[in-house]
Amino acid sequence: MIRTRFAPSPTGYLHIGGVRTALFNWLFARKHGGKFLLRIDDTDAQRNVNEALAPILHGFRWLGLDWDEGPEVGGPFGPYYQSQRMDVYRSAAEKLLAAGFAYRDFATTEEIQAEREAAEREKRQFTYSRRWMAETEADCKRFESEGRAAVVRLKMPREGTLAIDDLIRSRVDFDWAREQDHVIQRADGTCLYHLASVVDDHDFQISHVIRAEEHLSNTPRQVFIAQGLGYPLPQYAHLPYVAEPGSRNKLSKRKLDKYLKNPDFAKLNEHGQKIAAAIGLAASAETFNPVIVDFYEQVGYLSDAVINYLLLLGWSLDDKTEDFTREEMIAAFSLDRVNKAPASFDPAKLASFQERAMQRMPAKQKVAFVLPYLQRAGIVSSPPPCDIGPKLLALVEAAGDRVKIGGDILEYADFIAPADALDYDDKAVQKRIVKPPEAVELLTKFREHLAKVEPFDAATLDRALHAFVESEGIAIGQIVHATRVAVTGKGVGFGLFETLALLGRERCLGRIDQTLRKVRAS
RNA sequence: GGCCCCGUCGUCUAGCGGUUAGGACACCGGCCUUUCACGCCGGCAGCACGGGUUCGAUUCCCGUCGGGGUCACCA
Repeated sequence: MIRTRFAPSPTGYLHIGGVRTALFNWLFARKHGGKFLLRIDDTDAQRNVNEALAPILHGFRWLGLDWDEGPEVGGPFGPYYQSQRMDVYRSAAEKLLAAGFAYRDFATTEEIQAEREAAEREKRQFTYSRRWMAETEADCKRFESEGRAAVVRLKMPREGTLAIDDLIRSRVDFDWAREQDHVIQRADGTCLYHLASVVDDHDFQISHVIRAEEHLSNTPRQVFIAQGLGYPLPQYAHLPYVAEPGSRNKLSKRKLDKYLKNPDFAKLNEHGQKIAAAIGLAASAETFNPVIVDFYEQVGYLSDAVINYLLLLGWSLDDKTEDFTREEMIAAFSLDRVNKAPASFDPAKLASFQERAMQRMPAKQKVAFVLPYLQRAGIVSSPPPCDIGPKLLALVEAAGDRVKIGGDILEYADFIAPADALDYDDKAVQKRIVKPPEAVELLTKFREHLAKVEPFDAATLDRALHAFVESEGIAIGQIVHATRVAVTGKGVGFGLFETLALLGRERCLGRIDQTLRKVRAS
């Protein structure tokens, strides 16, 4: 039975790199009919775990990465919170102690630090002297009488090598002598990550530990723990990490300022911030930025696009396939096609997956997708008025591919809740109405035609305008642009006939009049 | 700095001894068109370097260089 896990620590947000790791775990489990579980690494948690975990679980649900065991869903090996398994780790530490694979250490932090600094000064590798190691009851008594408290350290081998068979990197060798006697249990009795992780992976029967490369150098000590405890080793697969846009550094939330200097990243962020502001989202950079998955959900990315993009960050099927449904990616996924080199996160490529995903979405579905943005921006009431359906459908159809992410609909809110005063693009007004000598006259004439067009729909308007062009003996461009600017204030937008129909006769006439007055006055 | 990992267009990648080094995103042209967007066509652009091995190296080996990860009583 294949069993994989993703082990987030409750930090309050879901990191994009973490999702990629989780995705590969999920895919591997699904592909082999195994189980994917979520384990909460909260050994160090000072905060409210549930509160910090909620956004993470929410992110998983949004992405469609369902877990078979873990928080909220439970499972046969629960609880899946490390903070609730401290006694298990403690007895593992006892076992290690009894077997001589660990020892109680009474050194103070300062003493260890002094040894470390001495080694550094002498330019040699730091290896703990084990001077305060207590292996007998008498030793313990003696140290305790000095007022010292003990932590538990691993008694690492000081010679020999360890070969790790990694599913992605194949064989990796380590010298035991380079390893430190890591602390696995604090003086207060709480246990640390490495011990907890190994014990959990064993107890939860994890068959494949698929995690980011930064854990590769932790693996020897984990192997040591596992072997000391008599556990069979899981298969390891160390994934390349997700790198910063345009660089090879590991993507990190803390370096946001730096990423913002990348034009594509900055553009994505700015776009998102604008939408967030419009829908009244309290968006501090801490909780809302393109490194955090929630950002994409909030601004209207499709989870399929995000997943598809992430899939290809470090994995590929062949030389051409890029679009995968969930079923296809599950069927196609394999660890041996995972790349070794880090892959940098490219917002522009993500955007192209998003565009394609939006293009595949039927208009009716798009209406439902886009509606909440209008509601949150206060443009459409909740519950929505009953005639909103057809109106929105017409808008979505007219907008076509211009709505690339959900929040983009707000750009066109004017068609749903028209503003009283037009926001004019003065350059467009100059170019299309003021400058062409005949524009005002033509616009005035065409306005009278518009007043009579019946019905006021796109097809009829199309015919009416062409008839007008013919009777006036003008080029179509002479009236189309002027009209668009007159009714929208802008030089660019939807097809003219859709625009007119969307606005309705009264509004079109009113706006043309308004524009004409403005132009004549100046 | 020690240890470990990695190195094909700007970016994501295909390639597993013989290819005009392929695709995608981005970018640049053009077409379509009432603008924008879409779409279509075309273009630019890469094997880090040096030694081997071999009839032949992007591909295998070694070295150099470069990039990165990691060195906690964090996870």
